[in-house]
Amino acid sequence: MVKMAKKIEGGPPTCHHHHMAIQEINRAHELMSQLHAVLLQLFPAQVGGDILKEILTLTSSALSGLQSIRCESSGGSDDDRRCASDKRKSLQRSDRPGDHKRRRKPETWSIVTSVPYGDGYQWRKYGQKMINNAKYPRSYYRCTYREGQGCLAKKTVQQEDSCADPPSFKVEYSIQHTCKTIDAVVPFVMDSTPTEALHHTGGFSSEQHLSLSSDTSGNLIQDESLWIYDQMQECPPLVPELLGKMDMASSILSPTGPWDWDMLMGDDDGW
DNA sequence: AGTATTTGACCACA
DNA sequence: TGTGGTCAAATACT
Repeated sequence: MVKMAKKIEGGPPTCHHHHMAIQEINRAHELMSQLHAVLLQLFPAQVGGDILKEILTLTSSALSGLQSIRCESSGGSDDDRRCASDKRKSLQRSDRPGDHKRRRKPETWSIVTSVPYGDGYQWRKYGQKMINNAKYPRSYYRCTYREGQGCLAKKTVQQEDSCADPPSFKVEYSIQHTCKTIDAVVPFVMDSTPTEALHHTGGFSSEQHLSLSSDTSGNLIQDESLWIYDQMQECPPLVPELLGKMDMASSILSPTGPWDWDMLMGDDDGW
């Protein structure tokens, strides 16, 4: 935590440092989530829950702050170059007179995560496409409340080519949510799988990964995302069908869906 | 029946 | 002309 504060206050961060800071906070968040899971198992009653909750909130907040910082560096690492390239592309495409509205590239921000689903919003998939030089297809999502609330938020999810264990996905968001469907959700991890990363992106989105999920009537089921995780252990990892499963899990986990925190956490706040 | 996903076609851009 | 993003009809799911 101290380390992360230093990273933030140390002048304009390079993309590399920026990325590293986010990763480290993610790791811290992940470990705390695991600790919370362990505590829940050992002491179903509330033990240190408030403290953990506060820590998780703080890390989420720190991530939000980091994500809101634009990468400015053109340094030497791949990440640096990628950030610089993205920015260049963004500048080239923006403010082009006569550019079709539909093609105008809005500001985007991206994360790399092993859990591309369940970021606290409800998404509807509207397309999938094979991308050049990529092993896996890119999926296109827009906010479910596009019609109802005119929310234009979008994201794309693409599994990275590397045979990581579990696989990592690049999730690129564009256009902030304007829908009013959730408040900030403090995400946490219920199982002890080591690879869930949490990224707050710009302070309005969060990754969630829960081994517990629920069916459409709100009953908790426990094996779906575990099954997904099991599938993720294999390489080559995810087929589109599996991504579909993960999308389903995302919907299930959505705060606007049947998810019932009270049921999960008990009668009191459960932390 | 209503809703979500899939997938081929279309469009804009480089 | 190739590529990436989106549309929309068909299909699957609940």
